[in-house]
Amino acid sequence: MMPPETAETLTDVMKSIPDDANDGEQADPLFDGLTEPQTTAVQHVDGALLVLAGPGSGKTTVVTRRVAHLVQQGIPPWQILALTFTNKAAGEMAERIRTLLDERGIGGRGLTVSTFHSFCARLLRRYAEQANLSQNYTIFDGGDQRDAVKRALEQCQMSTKNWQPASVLSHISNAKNKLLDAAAYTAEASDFYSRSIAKIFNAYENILRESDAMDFDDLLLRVASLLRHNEDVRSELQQRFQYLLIDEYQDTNHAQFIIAHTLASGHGNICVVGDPDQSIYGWRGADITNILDFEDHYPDASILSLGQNFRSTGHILAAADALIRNNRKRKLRTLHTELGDGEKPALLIARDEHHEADLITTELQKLNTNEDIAWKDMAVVYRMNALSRVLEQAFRDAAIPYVIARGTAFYDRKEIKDALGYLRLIVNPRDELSLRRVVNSPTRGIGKTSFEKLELYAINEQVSILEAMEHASDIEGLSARAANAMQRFVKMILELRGACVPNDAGMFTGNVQITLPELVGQVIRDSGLEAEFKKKKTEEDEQRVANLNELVSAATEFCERVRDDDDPRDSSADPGVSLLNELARYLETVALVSDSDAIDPEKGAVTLLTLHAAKGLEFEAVALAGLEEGLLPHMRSIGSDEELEEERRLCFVGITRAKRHLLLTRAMQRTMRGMRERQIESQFVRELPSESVNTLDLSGGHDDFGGDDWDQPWRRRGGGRSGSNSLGVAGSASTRAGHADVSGISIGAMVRHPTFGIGHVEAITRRPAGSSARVRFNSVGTKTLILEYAKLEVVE
DNA sequence: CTGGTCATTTTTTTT
DNA sequence: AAATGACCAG
Repeated sequence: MMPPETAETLTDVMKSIPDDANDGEQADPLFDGLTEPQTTAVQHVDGALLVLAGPGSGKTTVVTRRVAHLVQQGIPPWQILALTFTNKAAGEMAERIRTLLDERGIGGRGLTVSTFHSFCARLLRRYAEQANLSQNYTIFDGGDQRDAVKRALEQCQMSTKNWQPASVLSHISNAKNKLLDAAAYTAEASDFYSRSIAKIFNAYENILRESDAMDFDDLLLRVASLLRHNEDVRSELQQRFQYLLIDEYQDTNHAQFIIAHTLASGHGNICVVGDPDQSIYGWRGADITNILDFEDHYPDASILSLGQNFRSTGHILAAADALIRNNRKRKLRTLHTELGDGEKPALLIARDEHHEADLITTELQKLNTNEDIAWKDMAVVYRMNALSRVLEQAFRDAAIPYVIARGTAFYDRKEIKDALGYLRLIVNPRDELSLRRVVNSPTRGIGKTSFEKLELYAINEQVSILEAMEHASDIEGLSARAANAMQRFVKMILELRGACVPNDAGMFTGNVQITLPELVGQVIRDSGLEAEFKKKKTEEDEQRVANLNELVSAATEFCERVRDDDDPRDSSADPGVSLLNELARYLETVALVSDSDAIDPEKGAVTLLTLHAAKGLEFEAVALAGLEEGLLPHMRSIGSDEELEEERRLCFVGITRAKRHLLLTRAMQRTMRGMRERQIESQFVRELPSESVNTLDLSGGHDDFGGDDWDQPWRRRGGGRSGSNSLGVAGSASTRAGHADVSGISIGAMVRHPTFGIGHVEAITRRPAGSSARVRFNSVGTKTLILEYAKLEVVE
């Protein structure tokens, strides 16, 4: 990497501001109302820049103005690449930059603002040949990945009992994020556990290759390796993207790090923005050292810290600050606000989750009536989606408008998945997962046994399953009925594909080139999906038909949007190829939608969302529900300091979403997956400064477990202290029966954990509130586990 | 082959 | 509570 000509250290920048500042620029509204470090960031043009942007520090303003400034300086927009993590963030950033440029009468055409994943997906289509890929590959979403792992396990003759798909998948994902492919992982695998994972990994990769499919991680991995191995592509992209901007840099993983730094390696013009205190994606491979070590990667980098918070009032910020100070692995930093003390956050203690939801709706109702705060300026945040159900009910009962941020919800519906399955199969006839999904849905007489015969034939004859279906009448032992159904099925798929791609004579099915929404409509009709749901008259089925129609509308919308902001560089000449391309691109955007994409500030409704989805957003009033041990921090993180600190950051993110009103809630007991459990106050609550939080115990002081006395001799009855740390602390759900098996675990014992596998017990701490054990696992190292939660099995 | 019932299992966050 | 999987009668 070449040090930029105008190398600036932090002190140089600081010194240079007064006299170096261009007078004309200072007059530009682009610099209006900015603090000194903000101005410096906006002015920065060449070289590396790290912006440490605390919550509410005006990060988006700085970033968008900086890009506008670059263009104003005469840098062609198409040389600028801005990468974000969600479509929502990308869309917002693009929109705000466009507005700034429009105001100045500058064109912004060709500017790339995209998520990492969709940027990579596009590159892989454009450079499919160089990447040794087909152009019409399928992107496997989370569900597809799970199915693929299950099939891989089947092929390896391993049981999903001992090898949980989710756990296997996270190992594979972690490997890919470190740029290890199946071969590299296998080479590194030495112990039994990782060798087993390697075996599944290889089978999984085979399935993906045969299906012409890629998972989310592949998108990054393949681009990283394309950049590494193909010099032409690398230099072409380095040439094109002269200025890089990466948002939420604390959440980048190693693959993303490599992609960004390869692109920047020629010119070194890389600006990264982030906040280590808001790093909440460690579990999916985000590497916080990327941001912490940025100075090491770019010794000449300028570093700016945006510490002033323009969002929250004093007590809210004080609570957030006090909380995050408990993280030990952290650069000390102080947050300050000039918005005054404001209102103190309130902590309400509820009896159970229903009571908690009622308290929240009541409080929000008050804010709406008394303070005139609009519904859309309020949010309820929580650790797990499972908590949204009860809240939703309470909002319905209270007649308060609400929206749940679940961008994927629509595409998770059965009928939509089916319709998309057909579409995927049209684009990519090798997509076996989709084929399996739709081949008998709606039912057309191709059941399990017939399909197995078909598969066998396909393997023996070395043809794809779809090809085998064409020859169904040749398959021995297949009923004529099934063979017939198969041939009809394959004919339908080929005809639909023929509507997208001209045949040898240059003709389309039906002789006319149709549009994407027309194709979607045809799929819904030809597949029999529509008829399937139209014949029954239940409300549910009517809804399904409506959803299918909605899918046609979504396709229409997609086409309109693409036409608007299409980069002329990407357009393909052949109109026949382009419907297929368009479909492929549509399926790509569908695969990459995220929950936060669904957040629509225009809707006059309270937003319900997870803490993860809340990052980057702000609301006048925020309720943070479920401040209980096991929930926040989540059960699975207790026992690992690193994960516990990430949970604390998550709580920090939640608190700092609030501008003026913050409501914290917890319940004394909560029903989860059908079991009522007594809940303990979150340790994070104790870390909040009492002078900044008003605690109010509304649980009624009693702690009854449904009138049932149980056998809890330690429990004090009646007259419990109000406020925090009351009865709940002693009354953990721990010593209940059912966890009795703990006795067999002793130091030195060999145990099996559902996720971590086999390990040896190194130490045991026995406590009435819950005993814990330190276990050294063969695969993942040492973990401290709470015995009552960890389903440890003694292995003889 | 289909469509029902019954039993078992599940414990997070997401591109 | 809900979702998956196994099993069985038509």
